[in-house]
Amino acid sequence: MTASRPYSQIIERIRHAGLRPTRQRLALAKLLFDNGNRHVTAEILHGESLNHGISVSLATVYNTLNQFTTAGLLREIVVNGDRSYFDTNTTQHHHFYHTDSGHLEDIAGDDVVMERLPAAPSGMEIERVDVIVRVSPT
Amino acid sequence: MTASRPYSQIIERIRHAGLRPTRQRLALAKLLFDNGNRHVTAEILHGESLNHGISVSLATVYNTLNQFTTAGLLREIVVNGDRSYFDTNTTQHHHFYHTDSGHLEDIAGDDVVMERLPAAPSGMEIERVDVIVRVSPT
DNA sequence: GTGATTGCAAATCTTTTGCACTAAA
DNA sequence: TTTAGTGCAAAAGATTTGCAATCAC
Repeated sequence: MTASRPYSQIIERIRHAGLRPTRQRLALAKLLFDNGNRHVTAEILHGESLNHGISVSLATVYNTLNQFTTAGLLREIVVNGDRSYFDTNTTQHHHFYHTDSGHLEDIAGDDVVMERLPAAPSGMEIERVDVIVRVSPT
Repeated sequence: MTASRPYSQIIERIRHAGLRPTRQRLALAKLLFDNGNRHVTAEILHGESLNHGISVSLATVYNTLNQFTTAGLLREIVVNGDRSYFDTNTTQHHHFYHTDSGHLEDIAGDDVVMERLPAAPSGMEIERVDVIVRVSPT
């Protein structure tokens, strides 16, 4: 169990990202950031919201996830064309992807070490490196 | 310029994958495998087919790409939720992804070396490791 | 009040599917 | 022939968008 964060802190966080702390952004942020590191899809988050009695449309969930991602509060992860995952852990780290269940699992940042990385093509700079380890049941 | 492969070789390749060498599969295979390593989307391949006077429906292009992928002739790469890329290079290697243009570029297999890789979660085995280096203009 | 945000439904886009037709073996 | 493969249009999903209503400031 993660201790519940005071609302003021979440409000501050949203405001700091340049967004108005509206009722739904607050509620979604609370679900996202008050429960440790999470990997959610829009659909999952929408379902949770409804379960918590928070009335919010799926479109708003999508918009909010995108805004949070642009603001650097979330990180988008694409492992299969079907749907996008949003990761509340924005620090440098990688993932296991369970191909059977679609489940995503963090790999601690220093459990993957690159011995060599190629230079970016000329005129380009490296934005980020994603490592996805696809695993399936033995 | 890659030398054009004789048809017989392509036919054999398709047959070996357990698929009938139909007119459209042959034509698509020729476009795919006769031009070096390629990263194509269904849309791109469909467009090329039409340009070459090969009448084939987009649905068939999708079906064929999936069949080739299942048969191990292609490898699917997902870098962004918008569309899937299919890579004619099925050997172990990684990619640069140009986030501005959507362009994919191979990184030679041994230009990325993993110093450490975590063990797969228990009961799981590693299927494949994908490294995507996202780059953007400086 | 005023402009940002939301909700909803409709629109979009990619990919898959059902089924009658065609072609490979 | 017999069975797999194709084309088309329709279906299915995920995500985005337009616009009137609502809310934060």
